[in-house]
Amino acid sequence: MLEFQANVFHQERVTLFVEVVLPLAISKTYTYRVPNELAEKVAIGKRVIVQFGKSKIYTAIIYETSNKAPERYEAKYIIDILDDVALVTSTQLRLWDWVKEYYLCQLGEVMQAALPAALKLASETKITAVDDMEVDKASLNDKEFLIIEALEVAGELKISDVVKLLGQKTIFPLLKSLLNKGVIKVSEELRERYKPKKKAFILLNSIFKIDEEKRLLLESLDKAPKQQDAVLAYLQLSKKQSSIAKNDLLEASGCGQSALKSLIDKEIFIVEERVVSRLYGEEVVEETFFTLSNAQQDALNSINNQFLSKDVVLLHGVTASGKTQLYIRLIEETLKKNDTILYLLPEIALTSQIVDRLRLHFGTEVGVYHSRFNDNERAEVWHKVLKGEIKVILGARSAVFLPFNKLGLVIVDEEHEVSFKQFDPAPRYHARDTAIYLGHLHNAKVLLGSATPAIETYYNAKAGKYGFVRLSERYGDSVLPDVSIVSLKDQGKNKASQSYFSDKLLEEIKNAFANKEQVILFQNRRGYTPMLICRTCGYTPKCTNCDVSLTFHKSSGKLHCHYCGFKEDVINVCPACGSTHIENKGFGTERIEEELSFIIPEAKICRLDLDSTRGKDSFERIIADFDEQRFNVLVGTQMVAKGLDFGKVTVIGIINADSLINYPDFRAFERSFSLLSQVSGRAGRRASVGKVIIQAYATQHRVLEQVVNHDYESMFMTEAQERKHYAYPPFYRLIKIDIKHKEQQQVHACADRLGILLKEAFGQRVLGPEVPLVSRIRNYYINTVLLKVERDGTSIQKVKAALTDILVLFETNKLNKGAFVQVDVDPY
DNA sequence: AGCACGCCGACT
DNA sequence: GTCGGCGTGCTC
Repeated sequence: MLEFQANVFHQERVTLFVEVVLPLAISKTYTYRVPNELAEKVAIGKRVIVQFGKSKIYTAIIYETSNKAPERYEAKYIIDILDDVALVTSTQLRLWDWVKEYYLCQLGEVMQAALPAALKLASETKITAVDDMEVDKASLNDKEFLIIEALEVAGELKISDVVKLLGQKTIFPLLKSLLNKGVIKVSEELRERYKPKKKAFILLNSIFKIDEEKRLLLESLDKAPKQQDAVLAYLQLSKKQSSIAKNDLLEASGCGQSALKSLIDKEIFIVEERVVSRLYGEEVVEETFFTLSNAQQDALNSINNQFLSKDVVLLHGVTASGKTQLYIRLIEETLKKNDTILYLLPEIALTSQIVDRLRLHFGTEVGVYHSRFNDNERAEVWHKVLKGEIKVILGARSAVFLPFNKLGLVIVDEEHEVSFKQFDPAPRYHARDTAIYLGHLHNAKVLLGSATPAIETYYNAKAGKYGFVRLSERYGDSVLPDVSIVSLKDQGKNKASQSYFSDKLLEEIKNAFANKEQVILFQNRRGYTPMLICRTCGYTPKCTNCDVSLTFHKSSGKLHCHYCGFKEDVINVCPACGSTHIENKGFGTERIEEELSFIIPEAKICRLDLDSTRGKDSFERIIADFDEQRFNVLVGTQMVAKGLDFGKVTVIGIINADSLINYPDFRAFERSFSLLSQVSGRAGRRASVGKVIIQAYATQHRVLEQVVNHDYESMFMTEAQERKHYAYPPFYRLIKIDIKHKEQQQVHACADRLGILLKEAFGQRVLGPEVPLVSRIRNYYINTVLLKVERDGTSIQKVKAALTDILVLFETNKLNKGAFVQVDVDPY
């Protein structure tokens, strides 16, 4: 009977509920009730505003809808629906799900990574004074009085303002008391952070249409020469362009704001605020044409052929083989089908060089998306991709999360690049692998390109999982550089002061300099010296927050921690023993730069590393300056290796290859080979033969030999053998689990407890826990457990599910309080 | 991620 | 004795 009544009631008006994703690291979605007046607007993928917890307001994404009210609690109402059209497509939500499952993270974390910040609303608690202030001010204490006074002046205050005003952190009880006394109101104010960019344009009043009228106007301004100039400049400019920006006019006329203002006041000029795109500086340049070489044409045909049977194809093309031209052809073909193209590049390779090249061919259909863009620009690209206004997206890692409609082709260039893997924060996703899944969701083809493919990728291609195309010929006349190894052992013994440059390298640098050719020097360490050491007692300055020695940066005169950013004044006297014998141990890019400037004082040297590229456009500027030959030598970290195309570089020097090879990681050899090959590939890209000098102590090392012979295949074979033997990818999957704690004792205890749980479930697959190379970062002690999961038989899904359960178990154990765990699937 | 509720030390 | 510090737990 009761049930029957309930049914009738529901038939009359079905209350709608929505499951929403909140941008927080929470494992659940949350259920909200939809007010009837908003029911019509509900759709999956739209943004809603919801209150979560006592006072916080968030932008959430509708993940699911339902008609059933939750049983255990009363759902809150959603406050509003922000979008008329879904901002996130259902395909994207499926991708989010996959990322969450595969990389063992929370949906909210994926949402955070995927949505540009400008599309999330920021909630800011504000307090305002109650209008009818008939408050008995005597009832207020000093602090309360201070707040009220400030409110009378400012009108409204943010929580942070009040904190500043009173100089204390805990202000909530105070605000509560004021609220109770009825003196203030608290409101959550939301603001949309995305603001279209506006620019002021100047128009001549339409009453001055014909030449005669314009002439009279100019005459009338005889007594105001500046204004006359402005009008003249306007008339000049209007011959060439249809619209004239205020700033352009100011510049062209040479007159000031005041002259312009008078003209505007007189209504001779009219100002118009227009919304302009942030994305395109200028109009498009005309198209250029090129023809593919025979080798390129063969490769292109082969790629298209393989795409008939395979979804993913690896293009293994040596450096400077003209892969980009192939990409351009493939993009053209895909555009003809009216499909969208995603072109992924490592952040660092996304220079204006490559952007310009694509713009040249595809004009305004090209959108660029990477972290050097500000939020508003990213939001703009998002909207344009959603509406299908951009057909070619050139982007870094996070571009895989854009709202593609009809994706036809994904290109992952420099596929082996480590930076495609996000490390911190979660989701710790690999853009290449995510792109492959994205391609799968869209039935799109995926092309992976590299001169030195990742072992995993090459293995997959060899195993027939991916298609495989090789392009082994360099484009045009350029030939592979001549690589030679120089021993550092014989160097410096007979010299008073040890130099970082072997005689051979110095000779080549000097030759290049004399011939007006350029040189790139590679040293994988920034700063001046990575370590100071007291010759008397062996003391080494260390970071107070991390377990690493501090690097001396001469440019700042300080010791830096490269893990947490800690800085300290450089020491001249040992704080441990008082000795003044402080030795600089090792050398970074700064020191190489300085040393070389002593040897060849007339050479102009620039440096490209994290430190020299801090400023907004400094990266682009250094690249451009070097390209335009304002410098002879470029000294840099691995930044110099990435896809930069300099015509005049003939000599490349690797200052010390041992530091790469000896890095304690199972990928060290693979990475060394890639890096050394990539850096070498910068030499002699146009016509002339480049020379590459690799300096090392372990000159006999097989990796160096493979680099000299440009023998990727051999590197792959030896590496694959090792990996198989020691149970590493591609034969096994890795899951790295970090346990962190502020107390050293605790981290071990907690890690041991987790280790036991894991071993119970996974037995031999568990390695550790062990203390990593850097045992403490930002005051957290770290222990690491590695999970090796075989690729056959046991499904990785089962392992991940079991792991998730174990982590819940671990976290709910009171003994493990204060510890937190980070999971990294497929660590890099 | 916040923010509230709950338990211990520095003060009136 | 209280005020106020921060340490865990929940948020639809």
